[in-house]
Amino acid sequence: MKRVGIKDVAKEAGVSTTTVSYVLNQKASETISAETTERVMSAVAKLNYVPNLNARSLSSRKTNLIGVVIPQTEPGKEFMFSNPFYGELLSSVEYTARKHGYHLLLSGPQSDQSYSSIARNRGVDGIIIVGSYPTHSLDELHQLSVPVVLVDTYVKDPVFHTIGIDDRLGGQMATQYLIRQGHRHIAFVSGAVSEQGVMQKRFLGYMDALNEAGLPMSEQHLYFGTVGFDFALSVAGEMARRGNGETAAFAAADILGAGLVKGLRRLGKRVPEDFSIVGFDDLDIARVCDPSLTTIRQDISAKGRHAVQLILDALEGQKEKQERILPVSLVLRDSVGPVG
Amino acid sequence: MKRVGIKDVAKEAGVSTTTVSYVLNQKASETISAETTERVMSAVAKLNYVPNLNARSLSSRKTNLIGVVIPQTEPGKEFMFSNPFYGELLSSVEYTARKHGYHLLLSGPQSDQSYSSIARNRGVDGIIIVGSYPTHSLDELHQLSVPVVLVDTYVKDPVFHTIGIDDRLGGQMATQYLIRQGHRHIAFVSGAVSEQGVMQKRFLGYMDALNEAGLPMSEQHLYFGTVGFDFALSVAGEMARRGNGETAAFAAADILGAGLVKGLRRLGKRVPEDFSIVGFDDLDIARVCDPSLTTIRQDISAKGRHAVQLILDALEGQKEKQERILPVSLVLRDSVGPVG
DNA sequence: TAAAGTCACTGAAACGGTTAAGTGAATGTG
DNA sequence: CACATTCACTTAACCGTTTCAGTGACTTTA
Repeated sequence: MKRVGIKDVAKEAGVSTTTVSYVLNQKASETISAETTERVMSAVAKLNYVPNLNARSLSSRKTNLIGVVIPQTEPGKEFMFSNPFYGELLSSVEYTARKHGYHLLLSGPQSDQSYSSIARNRGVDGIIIVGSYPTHSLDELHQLSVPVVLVDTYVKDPVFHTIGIDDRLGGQMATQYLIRQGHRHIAFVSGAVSEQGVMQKRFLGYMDALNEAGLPMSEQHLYFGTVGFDFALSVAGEMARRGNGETAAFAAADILGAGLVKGLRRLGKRVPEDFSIVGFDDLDIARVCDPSLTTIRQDISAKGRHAVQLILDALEGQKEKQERILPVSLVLRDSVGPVG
Repeated sequence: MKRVGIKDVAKEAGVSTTTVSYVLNQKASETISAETTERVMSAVAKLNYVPNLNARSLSSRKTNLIGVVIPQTEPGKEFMFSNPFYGELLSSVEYTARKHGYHLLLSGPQSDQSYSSIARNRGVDGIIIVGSYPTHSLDELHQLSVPVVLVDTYVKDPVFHTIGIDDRLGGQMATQYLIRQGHRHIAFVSGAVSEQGVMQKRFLGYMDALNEAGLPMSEQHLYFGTVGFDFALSVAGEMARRGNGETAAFAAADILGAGLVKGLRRLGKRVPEDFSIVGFDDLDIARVCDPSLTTIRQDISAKGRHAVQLILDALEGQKEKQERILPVSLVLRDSVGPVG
């Protein structure tokens, strides 16, 4: 029951391991005769040989592995992604990678606070980092000789490939739409706004819309917390407490919008008659929500596809850093109405 | 800018690579002097050495990799898990694995219809298979010498470790509760019911409850489709069309319950006044739903933890196959009322 | 017909580690 | 003092591939 290796195949076929290797790597057509190729292939089939990718990587210094780093979304929580967004993204990344012969090495936050350790010790061919993660520095990634793609992360220098959406425009569109419906006091509800994160851009978009309409921005309208249902639920109460007379909110994530709807309803407010809400992402949750959430749609699986494609391009020699921004669109549903 | 290897460290510290290897693998305390250990460690630090896990695996035949196979949930769809359930599970698996020094090799459905290829060619130390996947045969996994854990998959022979929940009891509890509220015509809504899957067990639980209450089971009350919001939406219409007078439904997944609520509301029915619904899973979506979904709760992250633990136990010599069943509980919310 | 090419392979050195089996010096034993 | 141990390392084989640099047998070429 010993593992069958290339040597066994070679012996079976009566050739050298080199020949077997050539046949297996399609270099055969150039240099190996059809007859020998045939003989090797049947030996492979007979012995049910499967190459050891580990050994292959060692000698060819190519692992066909893409590291995917998904940082914790909620600090303090041990789990990284309860948000369905990640499942969908990962799903698309996995599918695209597999189609191109790559496997995924999934990793959460490294305990050594380092993005690059997986790359260095597993020798992945490329790294996809989803979302920024303030406690980890991106600097060390520069020295790495593997391509790095940052998803949903804003960095100043174009030292990495990046793929994201137009978060700022999305924020602006959401807010503009509320303004067009006559709302003047619009809350902004989001998770933590960090330097490199998407929330900040959405926030900037919110401000853009306010400014362009000549509306004042008040800190009183800002609700920052965590991207979760419970936080949003509590925001409803907080709004009542503050009493700033908001008639609408832009929730920078659908789950927040959904929580807000629920929280407001508990307080006896009707959506959209008494209060309007626009979400962000267009997850299933937006349609489950009642009333369904008007939201900014993004194409999550396209994001995943592009992330992988950027790695592949880089691996094929594409040198200059790419920065791709996918479009967003406003999806009209039932959570927004004209100001009462 | 050459990669620094164990040889470089050895040279720097003035010892053999064996010594370095011993120091790095904690075998040091036994046989290597404190002074040498110290010297090696500082060489490691100075050169910023990181071991190549790939090479390590090759010679030690231990990869510290756990393969996670997440089959497509919806055949025909290219993506494997839009369902938030998977994200949460994966999250927990990743966290637990990482805590024990393992990385995750994530894989969707293999094109060669084989579960074992990742194991064979990447040499993973263990495999976690989530959900059954009818087109793939489990048989080949027997021959594999690595531990296999089946999550949410029912197999007759105890040839693999399994971890799941009491799906049948869950289905029964959900249905019993509806019966206690006076419902007599209860629909069953689910995805495809396959031999090894969880849906079949939930269905059996539904029947158990019906039988024990002396209620007849009618095929007319059964709605099978895909586990998705849109299918559930359509079920509402189908119910009206069939006109079998159901006053309640057990939806074998929260997303189905949520879709049903939405679909019924569109048809002008009120939940729970006109129609009661019980879901399954207790995802966020159950709380987003309005009215919030009464549902059967399962502990998804516990499932993930156990899956990894079973692999680790097996790796430590635990021979006999384990079968763990986690408990479920009924969570009362607002989608069920007494029959009108 | 001798030199120069092809053709169809093969030998052996990597790749970066682990580990079984030494080895020489210092210490312990009778 | 001769011998057996222990201590602290080292030598070298090996893990399963890839790949560079041959190699011998046939063809061309001039």
